[in-house]
Amino acid sequence: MSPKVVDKSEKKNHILKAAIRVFAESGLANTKMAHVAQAAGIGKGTIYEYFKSKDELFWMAFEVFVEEMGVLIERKLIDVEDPVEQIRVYIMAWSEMLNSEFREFANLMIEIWAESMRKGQDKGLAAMTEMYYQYRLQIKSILDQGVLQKKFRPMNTLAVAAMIIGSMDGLFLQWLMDKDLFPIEEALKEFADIVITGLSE
Amino acid sequence: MSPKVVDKSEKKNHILKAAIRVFAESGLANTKMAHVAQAAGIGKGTIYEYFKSKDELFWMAFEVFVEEMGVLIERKLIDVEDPVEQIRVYIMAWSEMLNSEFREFANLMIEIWAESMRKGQDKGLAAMTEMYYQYRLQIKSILDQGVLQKKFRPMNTLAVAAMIIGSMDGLFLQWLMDKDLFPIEEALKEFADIVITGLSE
Amino acid sequence: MSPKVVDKSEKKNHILKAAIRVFAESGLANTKMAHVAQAAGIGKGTIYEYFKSKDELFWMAFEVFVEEMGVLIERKLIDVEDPVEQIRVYIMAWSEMLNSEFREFANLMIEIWAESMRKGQDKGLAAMTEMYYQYRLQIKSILDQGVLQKKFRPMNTLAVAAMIIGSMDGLFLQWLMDKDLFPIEEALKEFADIVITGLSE
Amino acid sequence: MSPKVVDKSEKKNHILKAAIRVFAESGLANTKMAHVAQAAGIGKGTIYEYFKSKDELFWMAFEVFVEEMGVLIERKLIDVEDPVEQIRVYIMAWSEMLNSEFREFANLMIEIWAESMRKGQDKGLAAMTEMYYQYRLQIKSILDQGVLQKKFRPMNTLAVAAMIIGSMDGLFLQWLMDKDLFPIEEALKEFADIVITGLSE
DNA sequence: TATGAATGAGCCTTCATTCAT
DNA sequence: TATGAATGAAGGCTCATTCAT
Repeated sequence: MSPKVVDKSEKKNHILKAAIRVFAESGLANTKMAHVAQAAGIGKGTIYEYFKSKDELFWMAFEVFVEEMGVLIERKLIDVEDPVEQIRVYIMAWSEMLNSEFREFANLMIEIWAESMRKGQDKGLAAMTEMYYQYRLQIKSILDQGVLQKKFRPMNTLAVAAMIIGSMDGLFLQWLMDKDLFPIEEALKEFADIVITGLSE
Repeated sequence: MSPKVVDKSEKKNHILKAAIRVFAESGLANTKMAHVAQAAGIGKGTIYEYFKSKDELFWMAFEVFVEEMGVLIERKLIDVEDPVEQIRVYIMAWSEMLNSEFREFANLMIEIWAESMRKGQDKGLAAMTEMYYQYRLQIKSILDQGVLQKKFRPMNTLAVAAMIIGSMDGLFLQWLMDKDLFPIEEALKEFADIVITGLSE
Repeated sequence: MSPKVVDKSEKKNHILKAAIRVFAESGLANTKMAHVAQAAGIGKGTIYEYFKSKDELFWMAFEVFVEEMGVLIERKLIDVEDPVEQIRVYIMAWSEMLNSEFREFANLMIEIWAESMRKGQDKGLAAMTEMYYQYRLQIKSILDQGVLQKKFRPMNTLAVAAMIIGSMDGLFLQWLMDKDLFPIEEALKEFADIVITGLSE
Repeated sequence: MSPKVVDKSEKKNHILKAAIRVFAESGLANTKMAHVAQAAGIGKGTIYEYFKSKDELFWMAFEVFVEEMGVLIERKLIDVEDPVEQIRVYIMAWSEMLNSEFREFANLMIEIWAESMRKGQDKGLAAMTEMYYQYRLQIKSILDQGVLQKKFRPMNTLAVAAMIIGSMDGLFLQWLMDKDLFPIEEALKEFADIVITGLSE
């Protein structure tokens, strides 16, 4: 009776999921739209019904990625009160990521980094900055709380927040390069210890 | 009778320097050989007199980059004895890089990361792993010394070394994204303090 | 819902026809894909929807050429019984070719010869040898019949078959070089007479 | 005392000899000037001291080839009086070629054929026509003599001459394609028999 | 004269995007 | 709405030719 009803939003999401997988595997420049279409089980042209261009697809994939990461981390923090413990939980949330479906997103993240750094890629840089900005704010607010409670020594909390974020990323990448070198979970635990010790009053 | 004489090694190096600049700016896939040629002030075809392909050029550029970084760091470490101080010097050497001609290499490094992570890119991954392997060993040996001298607490020195390297990279990238957010030198100093405090007996 | 429907086989054939024309005119190395595309009235990229490479296009064009030649000759032989007459018909079938749409194939044949002879061009050589092998067998079987019926003298029928094929080709090429020198049909008639007289008991 | 004296003509010939070898092996379009230079044991640029272009080199190589073939055939004919026997000798001279240093020229001949046929290649066509014109005239004059002496039946001697030339070429090519198929010398003998029988009064 | 380093026009091929169905 | 056939701009690479030495 009614015409075929397709949940546009759902389908869009379906394509994005496929795109994330393919972008993660091949990078932006090396990913072919045909490959994304195949991965999504649809025709090439259909992608363009939902996304204006390859570029838009890429950055929307990125947004989905960031969002899902955010949700995962938020869930972890909800039940924790102590700032010191929150820092530890925050750091350990990354460990969770590595043992989940997020693992495949890792390469996407690197790709996004690379893409973001390119001169003239304001869109990418903005998206990237936006993502880290949020993460940084989260951590900064934890640190501020800790300093207030005299659990952490006074510091440039924004810079330290950036440092923590960056360090986790970098550590993660080290592990990605050679997974047998060290166990990532333990390394993150160690990292958390060092940071907490190093920041404590 | 005698043909035009050219210092092939010198010219090769000249092209590599230009290539590094261009690759850093545009990435591997987005860099055009014509652009590299223009940056080097030579003709397109000339590049192929010195390099078999765009790919070879890219990875040779990487090698030059690693080598020059290594030399710079080595120089810094020569006069320092104390392991604790060596760690600090090592970390600060990165700061030096950022205020030198190496600054332009930063994006190249990200690009190489992205390229290295791609599945099936064994060559890239190998080169990348090799680079970090060396850096890691340097730091590990410093840490081992420090543990031996009871200046650092016992730890998985290899994992911590990887962590330090990764953290520096990550911190650096945070700064690259938004240079106004915090002063990188101070952040590195702070990072060195945290690490040293966190690792101390 | 349903995509544009195209008879892929038909279009492939259309491209092949154009390719034969262009290859015949310019040879393999001198033919530009853009020119083939233009001759077929399509875009450059479209050729690659149907053929993997210029090379594949060339050899498939060859196959079409051989096939069409074979059909034409077969038709001529069907109604003839006498081996002597069959030889004459076979030879004259070439004459037919020259006054038909096949005329344009002539240069393609030369091109294929040249391409086939190249060292290391096994594919070409194989295709070429295969083509002549079939023609040779046809003629050999006619000659064998004739010898059996005591209409031809005993001989190495395979060698003579090769000779007849080769001679026709060669005569044809002589004519191609300078069409005003002699009428090809009469020359072929004369050739047929000489061969038949020369082979008769 | 005197400056280095180089026999320009000699060196030119040296380059031509090398060029013939390389062209024969790879064809015109696939032959690289660098390869010719290497085969001649000289530098790339030096070729241009003696030849204006690749094209000129190719056609001059062709001329040398024709010339040497002519000399070889002339030598054979000198001592023969009978036209019938001259035809046989002429045909058998080809056999000689196949067992001499000329063997490598065979592919060059095919290449020249292909090149000559191309539309708009007037230079090539002219050179080719010129070559065959001479051969044809030689044979025609033998045939005319034979007809005059009532040893051959009346015929269009020019057309038959072209036919003989073409047939030998074609037969030769058949053999080149598959040397094990039949012995070329015997096939040429057989061909001579057929022709002589077919042409006889 | 001899050389080969340098060059850039030219071409095959890829692939994001369009659009007829 | 969904499709994939068609397209042509773009880019890596080759190689005949030039020219400084």
